[in-house]
Amino acid sequence: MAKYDHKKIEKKWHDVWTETEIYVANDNDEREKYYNLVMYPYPSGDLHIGHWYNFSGGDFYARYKRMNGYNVLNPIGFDSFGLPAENAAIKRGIAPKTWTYDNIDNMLKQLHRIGASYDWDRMVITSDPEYYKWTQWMFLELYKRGLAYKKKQVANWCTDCNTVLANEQVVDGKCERCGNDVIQKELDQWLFKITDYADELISGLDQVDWPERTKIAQRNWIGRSEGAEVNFKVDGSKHVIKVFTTRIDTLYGATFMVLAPENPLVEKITTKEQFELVEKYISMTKGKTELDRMQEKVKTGVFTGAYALNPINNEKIPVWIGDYVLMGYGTGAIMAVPAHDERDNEFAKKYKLPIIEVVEPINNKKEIMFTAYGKLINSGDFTGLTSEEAKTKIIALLSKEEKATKKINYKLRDWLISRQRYWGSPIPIVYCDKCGEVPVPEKDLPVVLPEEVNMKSTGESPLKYEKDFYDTTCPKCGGKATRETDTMDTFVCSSWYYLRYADPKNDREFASKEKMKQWLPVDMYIGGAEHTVLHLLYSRFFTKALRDGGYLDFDEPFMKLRHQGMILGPDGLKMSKSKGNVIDPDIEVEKYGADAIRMYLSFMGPYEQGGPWNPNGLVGVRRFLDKFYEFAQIICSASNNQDANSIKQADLDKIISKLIDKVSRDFPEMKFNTCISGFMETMNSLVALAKEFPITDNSKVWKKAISQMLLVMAPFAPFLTEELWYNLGNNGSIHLQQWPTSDKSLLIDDLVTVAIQVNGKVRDTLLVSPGAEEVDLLKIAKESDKVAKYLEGKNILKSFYVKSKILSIVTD
RNA sequence: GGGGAUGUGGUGAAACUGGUAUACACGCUAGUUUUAGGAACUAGUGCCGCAAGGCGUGGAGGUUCGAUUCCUCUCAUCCCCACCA
Repeated sequence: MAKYDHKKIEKKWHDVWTETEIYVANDNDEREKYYNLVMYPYPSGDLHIGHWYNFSGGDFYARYKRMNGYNVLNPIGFDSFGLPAENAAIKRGIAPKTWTYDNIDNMLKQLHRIGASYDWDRMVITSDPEYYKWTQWMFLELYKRGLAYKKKQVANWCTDCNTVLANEQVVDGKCERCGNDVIQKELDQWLFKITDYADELISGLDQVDWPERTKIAQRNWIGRSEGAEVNFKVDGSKHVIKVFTTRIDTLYGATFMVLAPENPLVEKITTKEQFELVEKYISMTKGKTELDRMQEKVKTGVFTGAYALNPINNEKIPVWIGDYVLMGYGTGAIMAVPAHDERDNEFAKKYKLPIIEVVEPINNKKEIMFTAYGKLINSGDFTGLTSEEAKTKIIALLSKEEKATKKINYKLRDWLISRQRYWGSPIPIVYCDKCGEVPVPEKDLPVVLPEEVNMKSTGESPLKYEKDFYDTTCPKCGGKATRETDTMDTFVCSSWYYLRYADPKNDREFASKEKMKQWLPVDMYIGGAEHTVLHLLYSRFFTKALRDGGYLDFDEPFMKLRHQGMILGPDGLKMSKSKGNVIDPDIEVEKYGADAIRMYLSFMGPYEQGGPWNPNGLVGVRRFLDKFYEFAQIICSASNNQDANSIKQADLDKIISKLIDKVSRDFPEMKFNTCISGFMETMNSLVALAKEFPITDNSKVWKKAISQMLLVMAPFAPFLTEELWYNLGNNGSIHLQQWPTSDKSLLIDDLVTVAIQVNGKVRDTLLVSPGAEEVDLLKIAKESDKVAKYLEGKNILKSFYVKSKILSIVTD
């Protein structure tokens, strides 16, 4: 009997499937569509085991849906713009394009090796001009509608890499790549107005089936808070300081104000006497690195010399500046209420500013720092009101005098998309001396990224030094003009790629409405949780913006979302080259086969949990496959001439029916691990049954049974099951078959085990028919020695019977 | 500081709406077969106890005939955000 030779089998079917393209998603198909998507990879060079985990889970699901009669779209592509390509180019002298496309070739081979069932014809590569043409089109569309704008703004700047960094690339105040200091630098930047959609980005979450923690994280990131904007007049000047507060009920306790050092009002209101001190403080805060700011928990500030008038009582209060007030949130100024805010309290104590208590706890329990809602004191006419009542009344009063308005604030900032980098999509904007900022007309797209570029690190985009690119003519007046040289953040590319899969070869639109109607929105999206507040938020913004442009007729791009867990090294730590705990999937495939890895990854634990890679666990799964293969081969080679006529046949059918039932229930919940344990249990039962119900004498029923088992194993082990499926004499690929249904009548056992409890403790178990009545059971139970000894001399007070499960007896 | 997740054997983990805790696998122990390459097979394996029995799902309470599951408090570990007014 031939042993399980994964190399031979996987090579064979890999070739067959590539040739016949069995996973093509048909645009014209009557069956219900199912759009199954995994987050496309960055072509870093090699597929690592985390990719495998992500993609195999997505692939299980696609195969399951396909077998359940859906017209499945299961595409793949590459997020191929980005900095690593540029770094490789600088380090090794390879052009970013060459490096990227070589990596894509390699990763495509690896994806085939996984046994992934993609529709390869729909591949999308974001660095292809046919793709980024439409990324640029998206930019223009947002630009037209005022959702893309340019602004001078402070950004993270790496002092070593000479480039701007996204917030997510700053780790603990340092550059994620080189580990050097990050400072704040003011630059002219392009931004997308994601804040316009802040409210809908919150409410839309109610429509989608996403992990609750992901929804919560997005809500927190958007950070909606309701409050009021209050105007404080600067004493003896025309200037007004606006502040945002959620606690207008504490207005009587505002004893000073603090402005952010960058607040433009600072230079206007600072007095002559204080000027020098203020200057000094501002230059000091500017020089601070991100790390300084994070470590420094002590609050600092200086007095501007100016005073403001509290609009509620005309009290004169001093105006300070301090860098604990952020320019980017609210109005860049606060009213400080040191009695009821910890930060203000710390500041007041340090600089000996007055502290006035204006709220006390309702239960009158004195607390050192009371920051919660309570009852007002020392608050003029409002004394005695609760915080909630006071809020409404104070706003009502001040609104009348135009001193305050209701206001909602968000933590969410507009999305900064400019990058001073080469390997990205050019921003389709031209600067003309006469006409100013001019968008490139749609007919001139794409603005092609030049290929031969000198990649030096100067702090400006290398494109600035490419004369052929940089110098151009103005599309409006035809005069001399220059191009925008910054490129777009790669997250722009990935904010709409899922739309392109519906119609990847369209050269007239980013995708036709017809095809998007056919496929979108995405029904199932699988990917890492690390994209929670980035890609997953940006994509939602794009979808809503395109919908408002009349291009889409749905509100949310991803109806169902699941995160795969993270695979750690065998030592339980995050895999990294420096720790030497990286698992190379290629080596494992060579040794154990793709099917074994797919199965092991599903067996190791709940899919959303992940965990450490355990080489022994993989061996265990491989052992199962070896045994299963040999067992199935015996069935395959049994001569096909006998017919069963035995009660044992019912046992066989029952085992298979129970498996189908289990897998069909666990699969939709992505409980892949229990599916695999189900296969193992089933095989153990089958091996035992074969001893009483010989395969050779009953080959027909055995062949039917094992074929059914293969069907439910097919999504996990596509190569092995395909091989055995044909060996059993079946026709057509197993992966295009219908998912089997279980025979419900076989799921009911003739006899069930009922546990007998006395006072909550199990004392015996009885094998009875499922129809048995409580009285009968009670009678049998009393006759059991194991039970009787606990009933001796006692009266039975009550008993409970849960059908086929438990009989609980309570005595005195 | 805020938010989230997770605690079950030596290990990864099961347990349907509260109903026999530890399925499945790894590891380990003993035995068989003298077995070349990551062995196979059989038996055993939560803890204490010779046994009967008792104790066991991070800890302490509670609800219940019955709690890994529900409630209250608490401890530990991990992740994310973080001076957000």
